[in-house]
Amino acid sequence: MRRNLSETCSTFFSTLANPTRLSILELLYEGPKNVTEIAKTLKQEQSLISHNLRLLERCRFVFSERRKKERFYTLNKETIEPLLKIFGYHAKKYCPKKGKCLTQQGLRQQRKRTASAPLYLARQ
Amino acid sequence: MRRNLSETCSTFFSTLANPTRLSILELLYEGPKNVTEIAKTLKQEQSLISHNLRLLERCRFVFSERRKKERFYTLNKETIEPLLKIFGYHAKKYCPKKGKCLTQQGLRQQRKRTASAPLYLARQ
DNA sequence: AGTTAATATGAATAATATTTCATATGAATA
DNA sequence: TATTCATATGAAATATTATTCATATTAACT
Repeated sequence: MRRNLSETCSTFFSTLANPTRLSILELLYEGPKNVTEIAKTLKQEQSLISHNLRLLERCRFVFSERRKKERFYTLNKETIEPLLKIFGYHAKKYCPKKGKCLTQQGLRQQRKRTASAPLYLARQ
Repeated sequence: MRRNLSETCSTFFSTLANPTRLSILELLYEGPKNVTEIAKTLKQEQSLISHNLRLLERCRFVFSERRKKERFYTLNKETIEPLLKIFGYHAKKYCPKKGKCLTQQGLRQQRKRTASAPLYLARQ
């Protein structure tokens, strides 16, 4: 299979494809936090947060540094901000129902409606 | 857990987090294609391609329409192009080794090197 | 050195996602 | 309407990922 969009790209998106990690990113918008604080705020186990922070850091969605006993994690806003902006724009346009994506049935129905509509082909 | 970045966001990124689907998106850059052609080009089973196209279409990363017996799929460039641009920028900056992400050991070593470097904290 | 607080790690389990295979459905046309 | 080609679907089998739990490591301080 052609795979020019290499494994890296799929790792990049996989790392964002998890509610726990998205919550962490969201929380870090407020500013740098240590592991314990993140765990408390999100009401999750410390080890769960640590495991997930490691994945986020590997992809450089967050940076970290130790200060005494603690380790502080900081959001990589340069990357995360524009990504979420695109998501927001897309969701607003295409996932109108309370942030829910299209269901299988919704998709089928729309296909019927647009059966004789102008070609998407023509748009390109 | 706080989850303002709702399920939708995690679905959005999950759908991109798969090599088969990324290959499909990459191929559709060239222009609209039908299922059989995608399957042949990627040397994968037709049903695998169909299953994955469905996920892509649910998230509106592609659009589709039937023309006679065939169904043509078209890339949603408006969303996919800027997403991949951000990925490219990020990967170039942070994943220098042939597109590979940092390993666990690489991460540990870098932590040591930057132990006394200026605070990430200071950057915000 | 011993103790405590903060974080990290590994291995087992649980939860999800992907792929395959067999078959169904849809559309065109003889 | 029978046949053929194109696509879709469902269920089972695989593979991958997330979470939990127990414990290790690290750093500071007594």
